[in-house]
Amino acid sequence: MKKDINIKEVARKCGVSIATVSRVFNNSGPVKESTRKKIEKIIEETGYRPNVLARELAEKKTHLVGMIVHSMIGEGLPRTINGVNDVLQQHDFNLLISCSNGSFESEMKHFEIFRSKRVEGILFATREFKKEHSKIIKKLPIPVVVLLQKTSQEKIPYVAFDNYRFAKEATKRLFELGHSKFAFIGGPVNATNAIERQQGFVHALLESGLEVEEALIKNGDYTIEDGYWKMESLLSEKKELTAVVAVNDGMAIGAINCLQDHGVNVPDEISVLGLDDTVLAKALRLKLSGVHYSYTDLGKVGAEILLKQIESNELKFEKHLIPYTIHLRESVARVKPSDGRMIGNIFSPQ
Amino acid sequence: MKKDINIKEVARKCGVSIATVSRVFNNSGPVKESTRKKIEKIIEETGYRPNVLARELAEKKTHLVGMIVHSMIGEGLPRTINGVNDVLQQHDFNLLISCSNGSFESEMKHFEIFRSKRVEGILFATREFKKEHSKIIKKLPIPVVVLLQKTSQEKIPYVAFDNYRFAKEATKRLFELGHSKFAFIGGPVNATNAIERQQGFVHALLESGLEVEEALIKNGDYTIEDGYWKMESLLSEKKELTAVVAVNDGMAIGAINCLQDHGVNVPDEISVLGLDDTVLAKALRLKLSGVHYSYTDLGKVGAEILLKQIESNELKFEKHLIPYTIHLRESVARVKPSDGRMIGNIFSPQ
DNA sequence: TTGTATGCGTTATCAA
DNA sequence: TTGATAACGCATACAA
Repeated sequence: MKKDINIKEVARKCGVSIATVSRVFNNSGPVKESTRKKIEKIIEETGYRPNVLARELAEKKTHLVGMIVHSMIGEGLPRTINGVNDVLQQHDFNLLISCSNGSFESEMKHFEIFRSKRVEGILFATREFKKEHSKIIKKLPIPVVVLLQKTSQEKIPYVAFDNYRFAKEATKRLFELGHSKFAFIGGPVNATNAIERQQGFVHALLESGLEVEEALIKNGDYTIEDGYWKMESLLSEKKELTAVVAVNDGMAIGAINCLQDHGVNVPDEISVLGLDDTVLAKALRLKLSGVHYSYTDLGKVGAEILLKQIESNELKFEKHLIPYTIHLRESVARVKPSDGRMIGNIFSPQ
Repeated sequence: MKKDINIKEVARKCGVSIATVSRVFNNSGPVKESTRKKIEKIIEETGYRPNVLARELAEKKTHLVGMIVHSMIGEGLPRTINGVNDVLQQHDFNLLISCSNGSFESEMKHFEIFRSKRVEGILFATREFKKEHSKIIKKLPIPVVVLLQKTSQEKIPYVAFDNYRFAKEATKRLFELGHSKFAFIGGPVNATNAIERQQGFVHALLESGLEVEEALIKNGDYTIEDGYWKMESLLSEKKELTAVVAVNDGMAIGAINCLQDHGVNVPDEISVLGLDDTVLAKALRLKLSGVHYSYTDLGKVGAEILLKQIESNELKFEKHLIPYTIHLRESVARVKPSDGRMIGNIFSPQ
C-alpha cells in the first residue's frame, strides 16, 4: 500500500517551507507566482492531499454530522437519510451513520462514539424517545435534532410529522362520509408514532360523539401479514363495521386482502384507510386511501436546523412539523346516513 | 456551548502527568491503584473523552470506512447498508455515507473527500461501473470493494449477485414448464445489473433453441407504472405470448395489473416472473414468482472483505457471489407442450 | 510507578 | 513574499 505524502515532503521537494505550501493549497496568503507554480506542479505530481485529520485537529472543526437511525427497513428512514445527505453535501458536511436496529444500548453507545469522533451535531431517529435519551443529549456540548419524534417536554429540537393531527383529520373525513362504525389496526405499543396516530383516531371518534370500543382496536407490527391477521381478528368480533383505519400501508393492505378473502367488498361494505402512503400502496389494484408526507423533506429540514445551530454555535429549542395531505381514493366509500348502507365509492383524483 | 475538556486539564486536576492519564484511560501501562482511582474519579466527574481526532492523528488510524451508494430508493441499498453497518460495528469501525443520487461527479468527488478524511477503506455501489471509477480506485492507497457490480476485467474486489446466471436459470425453468413464447421487460440501458439479467434471459432462449424477438424486449425504469406501460406495449405487438420475465418486482406487478386490465388471466394465459423478491411482491394477492437474494448478506460480505484487507494491509483482488433461490409461485403456470395451452398453475411452497 | 519529550500533519501567528 | 514555530490533543518510547 502506498504511503501518503505529507506537506513536509512537498515542502522539501520544492525547497520551500511548509507554511508556503499551506498558503498555496489553501490560497491563504501571498505567494510569488513562480513559487506558486512550482509548488502546484509538485502537488499535482505527488497527488498530495492534506491530512484532514490534522487540519481538523488544528481548526477544531470536523465538518462531520452523525446520524443514528433505528432501522433501514421500509422507505421512511432511507428517504430521510437521503434528504439529510443532500443538505449536508451542499454545506460540505459529511455524514456518519449508525443503524441501531432498534437496540437502545446501541443508540446510547453511538452518542458517545460520535461525540468522541468530534461530530459537530447529531440527528437522532428512534422508535421511542426515552428519558435516558433526553439526559444524554442534554449533556452533549453539540446540537442534536430529533427526527420523527416530538420532544416538546424536553425542549430538544425536533422535526416530525403531525401524526396525531392527520390521524384525527383523516378519521373525521371518514365520519363526514357517513361512517360511524370504526375499527383501528395500530402499530407496536412502544412506537411513539403509532401511538400518536391511534390517539388521533380515538379522539376523532370521541369528538364526533362516537363510542370507542376497545375490542375494535388491535395492535400489530406494521407488516402485511399481520394486517391480515388483525383484520381476521376484528372480523371475529362480529361487530358492525363500515371503516377500518390502519396505522400504515402494509397493515391496510393486509386488511384489504383479508376482507376480500372473506368476501367482503372494499369499499362498498367496508372502507379502508392507511395512515401512510408508500410505494407499497402502488402495488395494489385498488387505489389505497392514505396520508402523504415527505420523509425527504423531513430529513432536509432536520439537517438545515442542525447546521444552523452548528454554525451559530448555540443550542436552541425549535420544532418543525412537516405538511401532509390526505388522499381518499378507491378504498374509501360514502355511507348513506339513514340506513348505513354504502352508495358507491368516492375518491379524489391523485 | 460547553468546551471540551482535554487530557492536559484532567492531568492538571489530578496533579499527575498526561502520560499517566493516558495510561489509565487506555489501560496501557502500570498505574498505582490509588492514583488510578483518583484519575478515574476526575474522568467521571469531568466527563472527559479523549479527542479521537488527536488520537487518530497520532496512531494514523481512523477506524473509518466510507460508503458511496447511488440511491436510497428501493429496499436493496438500504439493506446493504444495514449489513455493512452490522459488520463494521462488530469491528469498532464507523461508517461514512454518501448518496450520489446517480451523479457520476458526486461519486468521483466523494472518493476524494473520503480519501482526504483518511477513511481506511471504501465500499462502492454504483449503477454503472466505468473506466474512470476504475482509474481513481487504482490510484487509491486504500482498499476498495465494489458492491453489486462485477469488475472482473479490472481486478477490483467485488461482491455481487449473479444476475446473468439466475436470470438464465429462472427463464429456463419456465422453458422446462413448456413455455416458448417469451417477452422481457428490462431495466434502464445503463444499469449493469439490468443488462446482465437481460443477457441471461436472452441466452436462456438461445440455449433452449428459441428465437429472440427484439420487439418482445422492452426497457423500462423499474417502476410499477412503467411495467404497466411496457406490458401494454408488448400486448400491442400482437405476438403469441405465454410468459413475461420482468427485471424486477415493480415491473412484474405493473405487467400483471396491465394483463388483468386486458382480461388476460395470470397465470393461465400468461405467466409472469420477476427477477427480484422485495416486499412489494407481498402486497399482491397473486403470489408473485421471483428470485430471492439477500442484500443484507451482500453488505456483510462486502464489509468483511474490506476489513480483512484493511487489517492485513494489502490490496487483493477477490470476488464473491451471493447465493440466490428461485421461487415459482402462483404467477407461473405449466404449459401443455402439445397445443400450447396451460394446464393449471404450479407453485412451490414458500 | 511516574514523568518528559517527541511525533502525528496541519493551520496560523509573528518575525524576517 | 517567506520561514520558524507554536498550537491542536493525544500516544508512546525512554528516562527517572
